[in-house]
Amino acid sequence: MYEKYVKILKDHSLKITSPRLEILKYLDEHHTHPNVEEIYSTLKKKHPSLSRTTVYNFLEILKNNKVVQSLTISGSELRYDIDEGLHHHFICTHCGTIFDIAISCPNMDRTLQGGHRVQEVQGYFKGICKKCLAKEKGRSANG
Amino acid sequence: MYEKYVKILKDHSLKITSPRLEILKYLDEHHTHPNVEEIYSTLKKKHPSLSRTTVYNFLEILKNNKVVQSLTISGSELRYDIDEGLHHHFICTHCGTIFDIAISCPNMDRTLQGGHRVQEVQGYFKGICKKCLAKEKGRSANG
DNA sequence: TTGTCTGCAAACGTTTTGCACGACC
DNA sequence: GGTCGTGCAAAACGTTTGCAGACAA
Repeated sequence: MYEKYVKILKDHSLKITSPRLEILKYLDEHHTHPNVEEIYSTLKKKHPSLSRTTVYNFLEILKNNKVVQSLTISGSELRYDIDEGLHHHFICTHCGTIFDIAISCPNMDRTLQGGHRVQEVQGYFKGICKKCLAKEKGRSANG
Repeated sequence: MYEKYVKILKDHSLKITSPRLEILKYLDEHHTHPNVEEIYSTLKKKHPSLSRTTVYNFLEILKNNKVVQSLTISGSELRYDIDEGLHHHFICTHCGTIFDIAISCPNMDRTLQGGHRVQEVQGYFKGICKKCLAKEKGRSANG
């Protein structure tokens, strides 16, 4: 059941501990760009000894190992995402959901921009998502 | 001297007060993506009665009126920028400077992405800036 | 056994809130 | 006189730090 996560840890020469396996499992099963609080409070129910510090520490380690990316798209807190290569993010200002956006933009992929060496690219889109658009339409048609 | 800033306030039906004029002047004269603390501590010297709350409040108002944009590119705090249309941002991970990046990306300008209605786009680039690259080259050549 | 991970509590930096005072229409 | 802006202090929020004990290798 946890072999997959054990493998990720081994592949990066990281120690195998139970909180780490749980956090990896959570990230793997919830591609919803969770923040620390969401991960912590969900796992805390099953594993009452878990601490926020551990979540923070381990996410930082995962980031350094390019297993996850971090996002600052919504408000003040960091959100995390299993790293699946270059993609951008859309946040709905109505419902708060964050969607992945797969677009290629030749100008954005360049490793030089204005003479600066680019190592990381993030595109953030904000607006109203498909679902909320549909709901809005429904409301204005009915009322 | 302040006519320009009086005009901005009038154009948006905002009350004209001295802290507001000072904050607008600061933003106009410092296109360095300042955070609240930078604006506050600089203006505080000349206007000791100024409070952080006023800076926060007024920046929020300016944001709602599309006079400034906010950025979350560097660390935890918000940075502000006179709104000059669509452009992206590059932050140097060495020296922390934030540069404007003017690129056009046809795929990013679309107002629909995956069925979602896009109202705002921000591109964040991270890496090493021109200046730091030059310094690095200098060091490795000399040492 | 050694070094690292964990978990708690306290500290930290940024932002928000509650409230009283004052300026302006 | 009522509305709105200001400024102070306190609170809230997300995150980081210091440390003692527990655990993986």
